[in-house]
This record gives sequence, structure tokens and C-alpha cells, in this order.
Amino acid sequence: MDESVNKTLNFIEDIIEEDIRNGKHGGRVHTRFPPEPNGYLHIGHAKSICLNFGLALKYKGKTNLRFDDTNPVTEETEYVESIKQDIQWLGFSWEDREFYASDYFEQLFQFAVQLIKKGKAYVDDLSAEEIAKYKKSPTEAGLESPFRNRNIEENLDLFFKMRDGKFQEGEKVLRAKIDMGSPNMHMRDPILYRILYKPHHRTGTEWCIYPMYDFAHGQSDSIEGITHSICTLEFENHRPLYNWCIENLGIFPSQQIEFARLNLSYTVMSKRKLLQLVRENYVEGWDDPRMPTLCGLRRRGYTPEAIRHFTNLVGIARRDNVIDLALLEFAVREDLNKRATRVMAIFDPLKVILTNYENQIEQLEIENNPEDPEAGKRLVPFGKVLYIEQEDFMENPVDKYFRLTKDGMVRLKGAYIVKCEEIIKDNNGKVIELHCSYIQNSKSGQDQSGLKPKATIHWVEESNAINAELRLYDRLFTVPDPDDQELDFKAFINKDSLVKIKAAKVEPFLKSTKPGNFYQFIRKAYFATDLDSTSENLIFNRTVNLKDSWQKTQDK
RNA sequence: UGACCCAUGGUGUAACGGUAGCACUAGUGAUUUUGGUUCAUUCAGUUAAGGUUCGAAUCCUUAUGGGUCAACCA
Repeated sequence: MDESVNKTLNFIEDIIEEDIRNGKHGGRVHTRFPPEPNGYLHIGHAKSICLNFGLALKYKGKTNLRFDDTNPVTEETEYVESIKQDIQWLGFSWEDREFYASDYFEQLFQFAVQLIKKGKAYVDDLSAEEIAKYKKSPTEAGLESPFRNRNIEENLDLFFKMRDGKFQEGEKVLRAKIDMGSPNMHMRDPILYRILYKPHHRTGTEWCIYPMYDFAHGQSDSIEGITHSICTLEFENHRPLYNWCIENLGIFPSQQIEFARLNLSYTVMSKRKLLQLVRENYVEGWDDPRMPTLCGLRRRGYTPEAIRHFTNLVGIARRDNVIDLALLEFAVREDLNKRATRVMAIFDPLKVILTNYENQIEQLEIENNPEDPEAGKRLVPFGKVLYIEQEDFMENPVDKYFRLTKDGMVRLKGAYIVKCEEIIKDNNGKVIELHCSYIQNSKSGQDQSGLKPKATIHWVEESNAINAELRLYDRLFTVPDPDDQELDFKAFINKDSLVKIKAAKVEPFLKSTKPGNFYQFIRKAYFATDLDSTSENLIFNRTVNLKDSWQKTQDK
């Protein structure tokens, strides 16, 4: 798929090309993707991953993977592995540059010492509550801590004692000495280090003081020689502090550039809310196919190509945005249309008996994908007893209904034209069986009948049909903006976001399918074989419906 | 009520002082052994008011609307 959708440059590419023209950093481009290992990656992260790795690819630069692991309370190795797997699955490589902010703890400590020596940082004895109180509010200047003017020797002594575990958690912090009157709250003597007696997933119990984000991120960028440090808009107010640290330490000047994060309609994206959905069992796990997580989308049947294509389509800018879920669906349809093998599956079987057909099985050759001649053909068994969809027959057809009706004709895909002769009903009047005749000389590819039925429908031969479970997934929320409602977002969960069809009939070709394989179930939807699927118990997840202009006209 | 940021069709994104374009969505038609695909086509936009300029979506001012910031989270 052609992923270079944008012929024009986005604003970050503008900056980079300008930097290259000016010979900044020798024209070098080096980005990084800096996840915190405290959760699973979602489609929003995919935007950032594609941006960072994509920029490096485009400008012949490099991208580091760096885990931003400065908070031992929430971070775990389990997440590190899933994050790495997801990035690789998306199709990007950080080569040998897998880094951790925790790799730099000693260096960061020395940076802090440097600041103290310059009189730019101090140890504060105020409690968390007091510090918050002293900071005041954005509209009101803050107050300086009584400990702000400790001398350098005392600060140094105290800071080393903090490191040596001489104090309790919360007893002391290291703060930058900047400006308590700044209109930017982040510049009101931000906390640089806090005491935490918590084992770290990589450094164990080596440290009992940990740097804050603002004292770790920019320096990590600088240490790695990152030229363009791309983050989301909410870090915009941190930029003066990012630059302050780099300037006062006199280290490599990485440049922070912010862009607007991805929001998707009918979806929530915050880690907190996704965690809630999992914890409170609204979904079956982080990889539930309804989740916007990469593992969820993968299980749903989304391909890396589709996701990369999607991130190209959404663009990069600085204004808040909500992307229509339809665009994500468009991206996956466009990819799958070209690549998915077409097969036949009956969701809601209606038995059809071909009264004039021999009691035999005929193997018909049917194309695997009309969009791809290379995809070849497969043999599909045909016989006297078949299943078609209940919805493909109407005794009293509505206007413009092209499918099978009493005395009407349709073509069976890749097979013959059939004519409905007789309807069998149960005691409730429900149609349970159709007796049809087939037109002998109407065989697909060698049709001599001259008949032109208006519709072609899919079917499955009864004796060779295999049972399968179909999981029909739909959007998780009933409103486009669940985040932006009076009520809690969970009040808008779509009760029908998963409908399981236990007894679908599929053609025998699918017997040997493997988890992750994807198909188009003709005239219905794209499906992917679920992780839990076995040849004895086939399970398919609906990725996305086919467009359905008939359904649309019916809905009106 | 402070600082910073943002504002182009329903959605997203271009136009870098000189013809407002592209994609999605929605509509219509053609093609089609998938009511799919493909193709053609239609609807629809510069937040407002001033100013600078021969000329403003673009520059300036003000207003309006929206976002971010007051974790020892990232």
C-alpha cells in the first residue's frame, strides 16, 4: 500500500527540513519513542510511533526506543515486553537502541549535584501539602519555601543523605530554584527528586530517590543526542523547564516539539479509562477486540499496514482533533480488500434443497480474491442440500429487493442459478426450508442459460459445512464523544458491542485456518481468526463490516 | 480571574501575501457473478469585527470560542 499519502509537509517536517538546510546538528535527525512501561500501547501511541520512526526513515535518521521508567510505583517489566512486541508488530525497528531512563540514574544524580553546586537547586523539607499550598494557583504568585536559601554545602549534604536513605519518604525533596512568581506553574521551583523506598523493575533497590519526569526526560534526550523530541500538546507548558534544565546543565540542546494527540470518536483513549474497562469487566482484557489498544486491534483483525495507513491519513498538527472512527474503518477495508481471501460463511442458516440436483458432491473452482488475480482459486463443495442466509430470502419482498423470493431466481456465487419453487414453514409460520430447482446450463463460467438474475448470494454445502463461532464486534460506545458527557463515560457503553453467533456454517476451506489469518466473508464482513480458535472450535472475529448500501437504504 | 497554545466544509488535513485543494463521511449515477470493489459526480468551508496591502485563510489588533497548566505521575 502506498503510505506516502501526504505530498505536502506537516509542520514538524517543515522544522526538520529547515534545520537540515541550516546544517543544525550536521543535518542529523534523531528521534525517540518514549513510552512509560505502565500500560498497553493504543492507537494514539501508534500515531506517535509512526511519526517518530517515520521521520527517521524519511530523513535517513534514527529512532531510539526509550522507556521512561522513573516511577517505580507504577512501572512493570510485563509492560516493557508488550510495548516492544507492539512496536515490532507495527513494523518498526529501534535496532540496538533500546534504552531506559533508569540507565541514566547515576548521570541524572550528577546533573542534580551540578545544579546544587550552581545554586540552582535546593533540598526542601516542606511536606507535599505545604509545597502545593506555597505554589498557589496559576492566577496568583507562589510563595518561596523557607528552605529555599539553604547554602550549597548543606544542600549537597542533604541530597547525598537523601540518596543514602537517611530520610523517610516525603520528608525531603530536591527542587529547582527558578521562580515562584512565574505564571507558568512548572517553573515555580519544580520538584526534581523525591524519596521512594520502592524497588525499581530494573535497578532494584539500588536507589531510594527517583528523578521526576521533568528532570529525566530532557536530559535523557540530550544524553542520547536526540535532535527532535516530539511529544503531545499537554507538555507544551513543560517546554520552558525542558530548556531550562538543558541550558543550566550546558548539555546537548535537544528540541521539544509538541503535536496534538489522536482522539477517536466512539472511543476512550486515556490509560485510566481503559484500565477501568478492563478492571470492571466491561471488556475481557487489554486485548479485547473492542479495545483501541494495539493488541486489541490486532486481535480484531486490524493489520499493521492498515494502522500505518490510518496514521498517515490523520495528519499531524497542533489543533485538538477527534478522528471519525469511519476513517479507521476505511483504512482497514482498503487494505483488506486487496489482500483478504474471500470465503463463504452463513451467519443465520436457511436450508435449501435442490430438488432436481443429483445426490452428489461437485467441487467448484472459485476465485480467492477478485482484486488479486495472483491469489488463485480454491475448490468449494456443492451439493443437493445447501445453506443460505435467512435474510437472502423474502416471501413478500420489499421494494427493490433483489435476492431470492417465491418463484424468484438468484445466482449462487460461483455455482448455478436457482429458482425457488416451494417454501416450508414450521408451526409458527417461520420459513425453515426452501425447495428450489437449479438451472443446469447456468454453471458459473460456462453459463448458457441466458438468464440474468439481479443478485448473487453466498451459500455453504450442508454435508461439508463446518460449525464456527462468529464474534460480531461493534463500537464500544453509543455516543461519538463518551469523554465529553454529563454522565460518566461508562454510562454510554454499547450493550451490543459484542454479539456471538455460535452456530454459523462455514465452508471446509476454513478448517485449517490459524489465529491471525484474515478473510472476507463474502457480502458480509472482514473477519480474522481469533487467538483462541482451534480446528475443532473455530472462532472468527469481525474486524469491520463491508459497506452496505442496501442496509443503508433499508435504514431510512 | 494569569500564562501558553489553537481556530479552514459534518470530520481530518493542505494552501508559507496571489485561483481555498485533498481524504473520509453523506448523496446521485455507471460498472459489477459480493447491494463489496472500481469509476464518475454532487452537497459542503476560511469564528467575528477592524486594520496593513494593488491583493489577506495567511500579517497586525481586539473580541469570541476551545484546549493545557495548580501529582513528591508521565
